[in-house]
Amino acid sequence: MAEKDENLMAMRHSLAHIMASAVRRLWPEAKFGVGPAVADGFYYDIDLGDAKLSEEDFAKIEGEMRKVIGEDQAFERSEKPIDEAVKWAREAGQPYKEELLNDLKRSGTTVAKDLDREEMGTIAGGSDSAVDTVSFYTNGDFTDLCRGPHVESTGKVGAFKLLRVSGAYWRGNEKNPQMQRLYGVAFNTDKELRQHLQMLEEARKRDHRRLGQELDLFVFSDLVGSGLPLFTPRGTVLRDELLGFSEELQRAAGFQKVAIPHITKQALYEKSGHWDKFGEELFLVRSQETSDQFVLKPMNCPHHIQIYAARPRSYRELPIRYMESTMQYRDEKKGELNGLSRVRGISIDDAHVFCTLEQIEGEFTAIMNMIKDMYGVLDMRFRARLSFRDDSDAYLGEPANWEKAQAIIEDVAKKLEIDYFIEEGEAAFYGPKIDIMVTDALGREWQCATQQLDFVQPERFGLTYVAADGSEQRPVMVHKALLGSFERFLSVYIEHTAGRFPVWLAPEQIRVITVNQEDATVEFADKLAAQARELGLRLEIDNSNESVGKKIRAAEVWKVPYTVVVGEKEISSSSVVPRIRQDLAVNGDAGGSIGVEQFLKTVANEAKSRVHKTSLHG
RNA sequence: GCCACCUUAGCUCAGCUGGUUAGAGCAUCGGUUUUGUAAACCGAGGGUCGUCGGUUCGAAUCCGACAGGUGGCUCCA
Repeated sequence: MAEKDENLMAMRHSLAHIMASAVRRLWPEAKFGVGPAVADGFYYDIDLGDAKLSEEDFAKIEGEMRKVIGEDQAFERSEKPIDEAVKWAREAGQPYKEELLNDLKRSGTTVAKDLDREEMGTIAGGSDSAVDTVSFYTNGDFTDLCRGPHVESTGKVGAFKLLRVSGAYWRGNEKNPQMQRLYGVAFNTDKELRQHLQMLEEARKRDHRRLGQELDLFVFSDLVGSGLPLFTPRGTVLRDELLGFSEELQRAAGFQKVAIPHITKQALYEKSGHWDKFGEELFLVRSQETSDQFVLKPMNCPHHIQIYAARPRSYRELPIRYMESTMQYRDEKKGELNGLSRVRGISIDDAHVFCTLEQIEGEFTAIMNMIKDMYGVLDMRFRARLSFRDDSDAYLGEPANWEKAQAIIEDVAKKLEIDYFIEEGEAAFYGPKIDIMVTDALGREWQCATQQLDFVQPERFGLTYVAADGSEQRPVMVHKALLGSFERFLSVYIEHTAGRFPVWLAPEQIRVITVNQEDATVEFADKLAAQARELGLRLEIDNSNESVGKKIRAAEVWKVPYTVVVGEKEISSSSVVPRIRQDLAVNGDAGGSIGVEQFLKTVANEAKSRVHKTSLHG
C-alpha cells in the first residue's frame, strides 16, 4: 500500500516535470518555481513574464505533454556541487531555482518552513547540515533541480488531465512576485481518473452555492454587498433549528444567554488588543451626534467580559457561562470571500466561560461532551486537533499555566476517547485550544467546533473574583463554539447532505399533493395542514393545477422528506400513503397506508428526537 | 489585496470572426384539462445583453474603468 502510494506520487511528480518540459518547448522563456505531487495530482508554478497561461492553452500543453510521454525519455539523475548548480541556474535563466539553491547553500535547507513539506521532490536538501551537492533529474533536454523520486521514463505515467491555472505567490509570500500555478490531476489508470472526475462532478452538484439557490435557502444582493448572505424563510429554518439545538445543549450544561449591541466604541477593542491586531478587519461606524468612533463587533468576548466585570464576583459564582449566537462582522479581503464558507457577517454559536484554573477540566469535559452530542445527532465524524504551543516566545501567559492546561486538555481527550492528534505551534497566542475537524460525506475535513483557553483577556481587563480565603484571584476564560460559524457550518452541512436534510431540519417536512381541486379535496388538505401545524410541523400544500406526476417530481426536486397525495381514497379512509425520501427509508420503501393522525404524530416525534431515518415501517 | 477567467430573461444556457425587431428549455402568468406517485396540452408576458465610458457608419460582440462572481495565492483571532 505504502509502496503503491509512493509510486503514485513519483508518477504525479514526474508528470510535473513532463508538464514543465512541455511548457518550456512552447514558451522557451518560461521560468520555473516548484512542481510537487499533491493529493490528487501535481502542479508546477511557472512564470511566463508578460505572457499568461489561460485555460485555452490546456489542449496545447496536454498535446505537448503527450509528445514528451510518447518519446519515452528516461529520467536520469545526476549530481552537481552546489556552486556549480547555482551557476547552472543562472545560465539557464532560472532565477527562482537560483534563489532556492542559494538558500540551500546558505542554511542547508530552504527558509520557508511550511513550504518544505510541499516542495518535497523539488528541492534537493532538507537536512540541517550544509549541503555540498544537489541532485538533478533530466528528461530529454530538460533538466530540473530535483530530489526525486521519478518513474523510470516519461512513458511510464498514468492518466492525467490539466484542470486549472491560478495565481500563486512565489514561496507563498504575498510580498513575492506572483507565478501561475498550472494544476492537473493524475491517476494510474483511466478508470481511476474518470472516477475522480466524477467525484469532482458530484462535489460540483453538491456545491452549497448551487443548492442554496436551488433549494431557496439564501441569496446575495449586490446592493447589500458581497459576503453578506440574506437567509430566506427556508434558510432561516435551518438557522433557527441548528442554533436552537446548540443553545439547547448549552442550556443543559448551565450556559446562560446574554444579549449585546452590535456596535461598540473603538475603545473596547483598543483595550482588548483586537484593535491593534485586527484593525483593518473592523468595520467602522461613525456617529453623527457625538465624536465617538464606533465599530461593528467582530467578536463577542470583550462584551461578555464587560458583563462579568460589571460587579465583584465570588468564587461561589464560578463558572459563569455566557452564550449568544448573534452576528459578528469582519471586513474580509474581497478575494477571500466564498459563498457561505467565508462571509463578512458571521453567526457563531459563541460562548465564554469564566472559571478558575481548577475548573478547566470540568468545563472542557462538558464542552467536549456537547460537541460529541452535536455531531452525533448531525451524523458527522470528527477528530480533534489539540493545538499546543511550541518553544517560540509568541505566546502570552505563564508557561507553567500553559503546561498545566495542555496536560488537562489531552487528558480530557483521552478520557472521552476522542480521536485526537496534537499539533505544536498551532495554539492561539492567548492559550491552547481544541479544534474539531469534521469529515463530510465526500471525505473532506473542515474545522467547525472549537474550544480555546484564554489567559490573556482576563489579564487585560483586570478580571477578578474573590476566593474562599478572601484574596483576589484572576479567572481564566474559555471560548467555545459547537457549530463554529453557522454560515460556514451550513455550507459544509449542505454539501455533506446534498441538501437532503433530516426531518428535524428540513425547511419543509411534509408536502401534500392534491389529486384535484375539488372542495372536498382542498378541505381535507387544509384540515391535515392545520393538524400538522398544531404539532409544530412544517407543511406545504401543492394545490396547483398540474398532474400528480409533475407535483411529485417537484416535491422530489425540493428534497421534501414526506410527500402525501390526497384524493378520494384518503378522504374516505382518513389515512395517507406517505412517500418517503429515499435516504430516510430504512430498507428501500416504507410502504403502507397509515392514519393521518398517526402519521403526523410519528413525523412530529422524529423531528423532536432528531433522528436520521424514518420510523415508518417498511 | 494579487493572478487568471467569467457576467445575455427568475434559473440553466445559445448567439461564429461587430451588421436589420437578441433566442431556447425550465420557471411565471392565462386558458383547456380534473389529473393517483419523477415532467398533460395551447398561448402570453418577461432582457436598455452587470454598470459607466471609449473605438466604430454600426457594439451583446472590440478596448478601458468600476461592480459582482469562479478557481487559486495570501489571510482566517
